Amino acid sequence: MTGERRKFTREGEERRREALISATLDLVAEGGVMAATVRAIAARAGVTPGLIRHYFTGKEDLTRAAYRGLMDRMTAENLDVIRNAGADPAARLAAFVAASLRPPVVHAGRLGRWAAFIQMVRRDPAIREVHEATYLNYRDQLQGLIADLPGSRDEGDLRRLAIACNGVIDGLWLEGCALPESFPDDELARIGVAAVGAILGVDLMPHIPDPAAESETP
Amino acid sequence: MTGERRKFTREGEERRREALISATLDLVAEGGVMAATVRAIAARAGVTPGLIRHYFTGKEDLTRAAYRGLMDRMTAENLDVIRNAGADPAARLAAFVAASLRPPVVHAGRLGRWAAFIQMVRRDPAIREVHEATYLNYRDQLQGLIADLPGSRDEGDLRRLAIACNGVIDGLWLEGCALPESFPDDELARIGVAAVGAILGVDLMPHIPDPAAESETP
DNA sequence: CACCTAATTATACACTTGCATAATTACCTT
DNA sequence: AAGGTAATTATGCAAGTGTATAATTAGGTG
Repeated sequence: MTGERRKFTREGEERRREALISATLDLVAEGGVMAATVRAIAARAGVTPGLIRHYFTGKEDLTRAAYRGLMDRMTAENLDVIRNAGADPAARLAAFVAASLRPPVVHAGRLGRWAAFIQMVRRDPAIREVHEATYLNYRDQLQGLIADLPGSRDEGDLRRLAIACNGVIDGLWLEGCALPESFPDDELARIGVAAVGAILGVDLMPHIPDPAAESETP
Repeated sequence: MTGERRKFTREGEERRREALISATLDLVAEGGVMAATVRAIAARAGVTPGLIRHYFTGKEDLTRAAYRGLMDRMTAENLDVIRNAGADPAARLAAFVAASLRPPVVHAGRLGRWAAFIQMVRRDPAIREVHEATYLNYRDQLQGLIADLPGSRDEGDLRRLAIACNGVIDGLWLEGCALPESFPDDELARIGVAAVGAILGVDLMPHIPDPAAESETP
């Protein structure tokens, strides 16, 4: 029973990269940066650690790629929500807000992942750029939805309103992820939609979509 | 020139504990959990690593103590803000909101520290308890200020309004810490006070305090 | 089928981490 | 001033980290 070398199959480059990235994101979500060691990542991806350095310059490179992939996926999901919403501006906005304040977006693992990456944002300029771009994109989406509402607002007001609404959403998302059992039913979404409506001077509550509609990956 | 043993003085237990805790908090704020190694902490506290295990069971114990200390300090600061505010309910609320959305509370290092500790909150039940207590205390303070406003609101509404306002504050705090240069002057506080006022149906803007008032430690 | 290339694994290394233990020495007591 | 005690330092260690490099072998090509 001496050393038996492990059998393997040659997968496509893209699949291996994605497997490694996905493993990284999962591990970070579960146990923070601490848990995402090269060995753990490789094991989760069904591979040996050496392969990481075959597809990436090093661990830092992999982490960067993972963050970029995550951000791309998130903005794509947001776009999907807007696309699948109806035509009425108020309903579209309500759907956008509600989607950000319900599972699977509200999810303890997502908060952990977000918290873990925030550290990198400060140190790594490349990451910081991705972060800012994603954040501003989200805010712009929101600002667009607000601009489509009936009534006219000047550009400066529009920006400030978008910042405020974005704040409510982010803050409530945070609280929902950190203390999930504190907000039964769909309370978080209802509070968020009501608050955004109040800030904008529009009653959005009649337009809040049914909770049991869509679902995405955690 | 052989090994010269380092000179030292015997400080009080309380001072040493505080020095170690303070060093831990600073390092976590600067470089995340990663940077807060026993050696770095000891060096920052002007001490050798072994002392950590003399005053604490281990690194985890020190980290827990640091988190508890931080949370205590934060709630104390919040209480100070309320104490130093005037008598008018609207002005008190405006002061409370504004204080949370200005330096030194809005500070990149604080976000990093918060993010670093959030991970622990999920894994360590003791830490989680402290976290929830602090969070609920903050929200209760807020709810009390809201309840003091003119007009009557039932208990359920009060709770929901406090959650929403807390969300705005948290979310804007987050954005302000992450992208400091995006909000010149006192814009963040102004947006926050306006949004909270809108949610509550009260115009708080006339009561927003002058930015150049107080200052605290980062 | 043999061969060649590159995807994959295996091994080794230098470094860091937290912790345990032993050796010192500053300061209090008498 | 002497002595004792506990606060503090010094040293060592096992485990885990990322990375470099060499050894294999899967799978396409002639």
